[in-house]
Amino acid sequence: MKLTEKQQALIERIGVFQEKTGMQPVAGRIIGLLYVSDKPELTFDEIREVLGISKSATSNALNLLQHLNRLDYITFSGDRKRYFRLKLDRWRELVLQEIDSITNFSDTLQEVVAERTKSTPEYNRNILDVADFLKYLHKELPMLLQQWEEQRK
Amino acid sequence: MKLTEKQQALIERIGVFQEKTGMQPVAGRIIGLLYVSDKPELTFDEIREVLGISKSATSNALNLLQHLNRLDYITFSGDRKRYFRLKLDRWRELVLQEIDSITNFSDTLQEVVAERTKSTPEYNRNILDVADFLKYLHKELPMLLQQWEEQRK
DNA sequence: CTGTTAGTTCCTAATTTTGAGAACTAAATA
DNA sequence: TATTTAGTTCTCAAAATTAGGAACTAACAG
Repeated sequence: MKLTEKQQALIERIGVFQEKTGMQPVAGRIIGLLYVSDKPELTFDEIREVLGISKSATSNALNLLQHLNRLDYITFSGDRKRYFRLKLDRWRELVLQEIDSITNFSDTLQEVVAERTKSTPEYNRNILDVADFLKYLHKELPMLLQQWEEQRK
Repeated sequence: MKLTEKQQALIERIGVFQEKTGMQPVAGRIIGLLYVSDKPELTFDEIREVLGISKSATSNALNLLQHLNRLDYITFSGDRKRYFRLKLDRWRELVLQEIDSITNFSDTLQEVVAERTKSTPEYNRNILDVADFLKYLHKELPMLLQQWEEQRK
């Protein structure tokens, strides 16, 4: 499999974006590759070769991405290879999952305020506002998703 | 300034959370400290001492946080010290800023689809859906903030 | 039962990140 | 002018992350 300059550049950009959100470099590039590649399902060796990385790096990154719910693979009988693909059809779940983890922070903030001196009411109010908005976001996001589904038509 | 066990634990939790979003460890702990500390404004040396970190680490982290729009300082005439504080009253801007950067990814995804083969329409549709939802989120978030302001009362 | 293939694991080296310490600067004070 | 203070910058070492290579495993193929 060969990639155009443009495709390689896009993979790099996606990779760097993913890195900034805390993803390991190789894992970020694998995500980029699967976005860009004409075949949306690639084998272990195709990924390894086209990105020029070792088997261990490939194996570790693929397993990480599966744990993070970003990847999947399909198989075909009579073919021992796994065909890895992004779980793109399930991106809605991923969005909700992402908000969940942000919302956990909200609980910590409430604990913080419970622990804080009462002599800084304005400051405490600001913290509670952040916490409350995160909870609101968490509650409203599914509805926003629904609204989006409708206006999309 | 002395911290209780509970306060220290909260600082650590906030620090770790921040680290997971890509923040440097010391910077994450400074954020934690400023959330938890009874005094919401702390001097360079108070921060350095209570976290047990070096001047260079303190200086670098404080500057980083200011660039990221998370921190601020106030001064008092006749006192050369800076009093650092979280820009908590401006958290709304930070939320919008955060979404901006996610939305940039949306543009990349549209470029990806422009570059992709037309022979995988379902896959391409999924990518465009993600891109479009990110744009929708970007557009709707200010309104969501407004709605939250109202129902908060 | 031997060989091959697909992928994993272990060990290690290279790279990157992080933060300490000391030297430094600029402003205020004595 | 000399000194102190508040914070910065530079250099370097420790620690963590990342990824390569080789040995390994499990499943199937001949």
